[in-house]
Amino acid sequence: MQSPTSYDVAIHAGVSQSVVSRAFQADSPIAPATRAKVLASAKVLSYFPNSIARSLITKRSGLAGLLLTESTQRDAPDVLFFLTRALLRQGFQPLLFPSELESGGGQALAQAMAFGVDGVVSCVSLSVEDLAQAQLRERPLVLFNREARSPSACVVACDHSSAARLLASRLFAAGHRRFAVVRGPEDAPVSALRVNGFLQRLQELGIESVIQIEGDYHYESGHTAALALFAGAPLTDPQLQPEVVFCVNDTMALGMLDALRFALMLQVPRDVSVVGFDDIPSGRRPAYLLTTVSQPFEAMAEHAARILRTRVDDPAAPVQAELLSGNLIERSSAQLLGVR
Amino acid sequence: MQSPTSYDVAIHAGVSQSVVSRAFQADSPIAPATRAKVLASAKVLSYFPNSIARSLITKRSGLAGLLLTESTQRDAPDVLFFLTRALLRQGFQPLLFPSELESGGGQALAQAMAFGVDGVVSCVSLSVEDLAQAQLRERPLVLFNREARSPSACVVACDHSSAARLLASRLFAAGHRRFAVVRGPEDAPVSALRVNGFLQRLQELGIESVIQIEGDYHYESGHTAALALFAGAPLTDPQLQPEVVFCVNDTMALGMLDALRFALMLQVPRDVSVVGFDDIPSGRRPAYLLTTVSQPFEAMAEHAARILRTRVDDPAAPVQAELLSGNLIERSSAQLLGVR
DNA sequence: CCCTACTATGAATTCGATTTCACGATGAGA
DNA sequence: TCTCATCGTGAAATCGAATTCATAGTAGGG
Repeated sequence: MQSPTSYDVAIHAGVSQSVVSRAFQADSPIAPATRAKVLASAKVLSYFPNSIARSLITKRSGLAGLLLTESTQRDAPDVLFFLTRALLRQGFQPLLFPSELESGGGQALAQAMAFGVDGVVSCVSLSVEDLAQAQLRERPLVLFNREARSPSACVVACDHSSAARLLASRLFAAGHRRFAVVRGPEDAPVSALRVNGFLQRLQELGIESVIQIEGDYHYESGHTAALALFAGAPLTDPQLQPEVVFCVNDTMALGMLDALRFALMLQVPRDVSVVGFDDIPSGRRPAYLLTTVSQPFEAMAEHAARILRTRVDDPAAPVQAELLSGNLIERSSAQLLGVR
Repeated sequence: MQSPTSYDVAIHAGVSQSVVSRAFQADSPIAPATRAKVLASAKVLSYFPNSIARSLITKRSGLAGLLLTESTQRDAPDVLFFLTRALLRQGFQPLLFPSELESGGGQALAQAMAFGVDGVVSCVSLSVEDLAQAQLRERPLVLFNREARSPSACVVACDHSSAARLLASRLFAAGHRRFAVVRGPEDAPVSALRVNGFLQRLQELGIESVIQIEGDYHYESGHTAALALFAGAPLTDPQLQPEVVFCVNDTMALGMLDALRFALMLQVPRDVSVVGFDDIPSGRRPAYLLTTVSQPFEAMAEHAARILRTRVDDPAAPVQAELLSGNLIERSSAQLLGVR
């Protein structure tokens, strides 16, 4: 049996198809009694307005495209959770467009457009041309934790750079002088922001040379970075060892911690301090107690969804960019001098 | 500027609108030269067929509804990751319907239908009436790790019960005799399966009395369960203490481990063994090394998506149910006698 | 009591593609 | 050379609901 149409309901209720349509919309000229009659018939036939047909004429699908990378999904599942919830609250049904690579955003965006989404939230970097495409289609787009390469793009992001600067300041104030940094992959969109903020602040404080190791955001690369930094060195010259290691994400920081404790038999933070960035759940547990920076994902998601709703309802609304600050979380893997 | 339509392209290319439509479909009667001409015009105008209009007439949206609970999203993000990937591979764009409660599935399902999804994968329990709704609409549905309350429903699930039985067997064989179980919430769909399988097997082995504590799946409740089981008791009568604790999910097992080690100062597994279920990433790390059962989510997701595709293409295809077995993972929080 | 104003309803059009059907052009076979 | 089949194309119907516009019916005001 096929789904019933508004026409079927009209016949059942003894009215015209137009009336059925009106019965399902608030603020439409229809007698309350008629509406009740229609809704009763609809219930009997278990009719529900076909949103595809509706979208065709209203040019509103109620869909929001959500562009994601594999790493967003796997390393920060909270982002997806909060974003879907926020979009839902704003009346959007989230349609997922995961791309394997960070670079696949353009195609995903085109697909989203083809599906008739009302707007897009992108956790994937997009080129200027991609952004132009969306604008051409008059589909609002909000970038989430990604760089706005065009002045007409809305952005909601964590202020990675400032948070990293603050982290540097506090660690310096806590007396640390020998720093090491475990970076993310070369093309990782936020790694550079965090590293540069951190190094820049250290430079301002008079610290010029900082050991840098390139990682790949994964647990293992934190582990190997630890070995690279400390293996053998304790025996030679302790003065060459860093006192603090800043891993640009928590996952690597955990790998670092485990390597320091279980492979190198060092005490944290007595022998060396470790700080991360992201505040992933495992870092909070007694086994790690990682000092880190938390990104306000929930608030960011709410902002992103709200901006999208605003611009979908009024395409002429001004472009908005919001930079939310991260929160330093002091636990026991490094001291930040009483910062909460 | 609005998106161009097939009619615009037709004018630009000097053909009829029908031809434009045909140019975008394989296996349609159109001269290669004409198709090329049309596609060229389409490129110039940056035209892309409107999938809403297409869906209206073809009655295929290319969308798959994905019903989720908050707990699926937060506690097992891998499920969402693998499911979206698998659906995508089968040519479905995943449309998310998160419901706050496990009971909100019916409404989510109705919404999904209204959005014109071609099929549904549900990680939420559904009542018989809900399932009937979907069947009435001729929309295939696959339940993921949830009980099929109707014989006409397709299911893909982990065989929780058998895995738990096996776990019980191995722990018994390893010499354990005093067991405790930390259950999930009363209405949790899989908790009962795991607990019952475990207890049933123990009973078969002659173990009648097992301490049971109700938890809520969260880390904290594992922690409090540990205190309830062990606080004070060591001083009174060690013989009354369990030798092994089976937590029905890993998150609680981690809470249990941390409480045992850091609050109760017990050695694991010397003083007590702990096993979990799920194989979450943090349990793999040196700080925990949790012995547990892993669910084959990736394979389950692939199966679910494949079944959905099959039934969307051929609604008359036979109902399928797949029960995949979980894998025992022996780490150091409990000995399973050399099981790998 | 009549005319006006407003309300509720139905007929018809619309959205943008797919698809059926009819037709003109072309090529092959007799 | 004529006929018939084939192929490509265009006109028109279709999907299911929203919306415009005209109209029948009702109520209120003079």
